Amino acid sequence: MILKAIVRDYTSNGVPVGSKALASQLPMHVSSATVRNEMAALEELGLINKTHSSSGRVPSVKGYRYYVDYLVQPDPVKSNDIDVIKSSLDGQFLKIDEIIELSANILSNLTSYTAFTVKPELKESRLSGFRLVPLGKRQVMAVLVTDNGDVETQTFGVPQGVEGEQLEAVVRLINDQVIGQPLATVLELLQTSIPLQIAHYLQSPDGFLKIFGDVLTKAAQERFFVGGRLNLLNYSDNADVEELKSLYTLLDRSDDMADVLGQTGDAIQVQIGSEITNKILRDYSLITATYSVGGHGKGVIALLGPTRMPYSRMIGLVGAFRQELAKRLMDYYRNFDE
Amino acid sequence: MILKAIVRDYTSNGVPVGSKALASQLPMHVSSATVRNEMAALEELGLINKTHSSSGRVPSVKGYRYYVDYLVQPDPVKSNDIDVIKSSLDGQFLKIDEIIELSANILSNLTSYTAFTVKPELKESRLSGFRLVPLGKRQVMAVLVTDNGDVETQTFGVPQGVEGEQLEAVVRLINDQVIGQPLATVLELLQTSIPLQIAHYLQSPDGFLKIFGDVLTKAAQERFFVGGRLNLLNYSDNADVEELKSLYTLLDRSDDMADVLGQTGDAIQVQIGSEITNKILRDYSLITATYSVGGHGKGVIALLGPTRMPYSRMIGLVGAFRQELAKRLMDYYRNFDE
DNA sequence: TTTAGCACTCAACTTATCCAAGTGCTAAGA
DNA sequence: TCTTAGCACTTGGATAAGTTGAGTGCTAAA
Repeated sequence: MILKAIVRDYTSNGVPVGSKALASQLPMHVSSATVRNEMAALEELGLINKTHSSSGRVPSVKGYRYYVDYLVQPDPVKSNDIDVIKSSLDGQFLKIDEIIELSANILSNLTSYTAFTVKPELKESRLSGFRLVPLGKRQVMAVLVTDNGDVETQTFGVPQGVEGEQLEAVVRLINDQVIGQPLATVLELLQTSIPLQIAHYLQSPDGFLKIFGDVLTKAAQERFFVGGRLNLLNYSDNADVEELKSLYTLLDRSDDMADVLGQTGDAIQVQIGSEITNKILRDYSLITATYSVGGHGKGVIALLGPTRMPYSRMIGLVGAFRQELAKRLMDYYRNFDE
Repeated sequence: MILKAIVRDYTSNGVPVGSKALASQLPMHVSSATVRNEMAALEELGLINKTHSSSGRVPSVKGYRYYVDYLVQPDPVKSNDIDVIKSSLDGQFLKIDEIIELSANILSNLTSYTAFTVKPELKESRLSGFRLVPLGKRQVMAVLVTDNGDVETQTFGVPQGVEGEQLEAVVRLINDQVIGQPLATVLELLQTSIPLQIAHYLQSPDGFLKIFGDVLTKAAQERFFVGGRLNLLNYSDNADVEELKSLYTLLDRSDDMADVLGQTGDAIQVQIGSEITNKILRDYSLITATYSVGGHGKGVIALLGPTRMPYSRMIGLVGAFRQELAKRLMDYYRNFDE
């Protein structure tokens, strides 16, 4: 298929591909004139474009789309790459956040693009403990633990006039009421019943509620990691400074990125150029995939690169990576549950 | 003085300055020919350069040096800027790390350059508490508190066969031995006497020592913050991608940056272009200053920008900022000590 | 010591020219 | 009907040549 050859050539060379060069690359023997005719047809269909009236052809978004949907087959991952993944991921005994952060880095190194990893959904995880640890004179640390081992802390000063016993009582109350509940539920309760009950023990419960709410929100937040930010400088060749800035700003806004990465089904999904809803990314492509960790929810891994990325290799890599990551995390949790 | 006028003109316009334009700007009435003669003299001294044989003049590093050392006087800070500083810095009750991080951001916003803040030296702070907080089945959080209110935590899994009482005993031991000692001393003890003593209580003390060491190191580490990373893209006009990458990499390597920022005396110090020891920064200028927080040590603030930055304004700003920051932190600690 | 005048230099911009790669189209061949 | 050789045409990009303007150094007069 001609389109396939065009995409492959263009993604690997980055130069508009002409009929003559293409003819020599095709498996069967055809003349450049034949290729030209075919190309004219593909252009008619809107699958390829010319950059100017006498230039070679470049795949359009629609062309990439067709290629990705019907033509591409994932490259088998090079055994070398597999080694890199495996060896980077084991070694020291890592905590879950570290595994996930590390994953973003490995994936970005392997691809020279920018990689994202999102931790398995935490909204579904349950509160398994909340306590206050006195640190000094009037300083206290709030510690929240979830049932999949996440720990969130925050220190704060205790205002004059609040006694240790009062706080103790409140913590006991909280634990009695909400241990074992999903974080989302607890967040709701925090708006409704909890304040009333606390009012029995504390004169001004606002401060305490804020702390508890803060820690809870932090724990419930989807945490996502970015690897290979700097690679952006390589593959966004002709972006001006302002564009780059808004791109980088976007990468740091976790809620916006959640939107971008959120619409992911179970299969590996490829969004190309203008297909991406976020305008800032309209010149790039995004490969997203979920990985599921048994009963512990699903996370997302994603890869951002230029529209002219070698899709076959990238899709292969993302596929292999999500498997490996899922496996590691399953192991991790198995270990932890036991 | 002509040099002063040249520097001022060049830093504000970025274009080599010619004799005619300069003559019209000077306070006294002189002809361009006179200015040309003066310029030739300055060039003889190596204070200014031509970019090509018939271009206007540009200050050399030596020229900037002279300007900064003898000619510049700090601009009084615009009342507007002062407002920005003050209003950004108060508001919510912030923790010390947040104040310092925020400072880097404010300073970078104000200047459109890249700002650094280093927390007052922690090596001198003392250990005021270490404890282990059980979180779940076999998960424990190590908490370390210093006498100026810093808290450092780390969670870890307890291996099978180690009992709670044993750990309790060890923690009690640690607290008896090292509470009140400077962190640096504790780090030394960790190499010498502590392991022997712990051996009484734990069969394999290595794991525990590692945890304690980790937390301790984290707490003793100079923490520094960077604000306005992205501004780098604006003012490093003609740097290629590779240079930018190594710059950004440098910004994230806290030990390298410690070197760069470390050699700072009490006065506001300006390092220009090739004067900076780190090669990567040879096309930039760095303004550094310490701020001292009474008995709580000294921190550093710094500003990285192009060699052709408007030094008078920047020096003024850094000066004002360090005062304000010192004041805030004094307040903070006063509050905390009480 | 300052300044007017003048010849000279050079980067940056504009035009002109050429070239290679590529296209569309036509007409002949399988 | 599909393929292909041939050919005129288009176009971006690279190179060369001309133009301009800001700026310089130097000389000689005030």
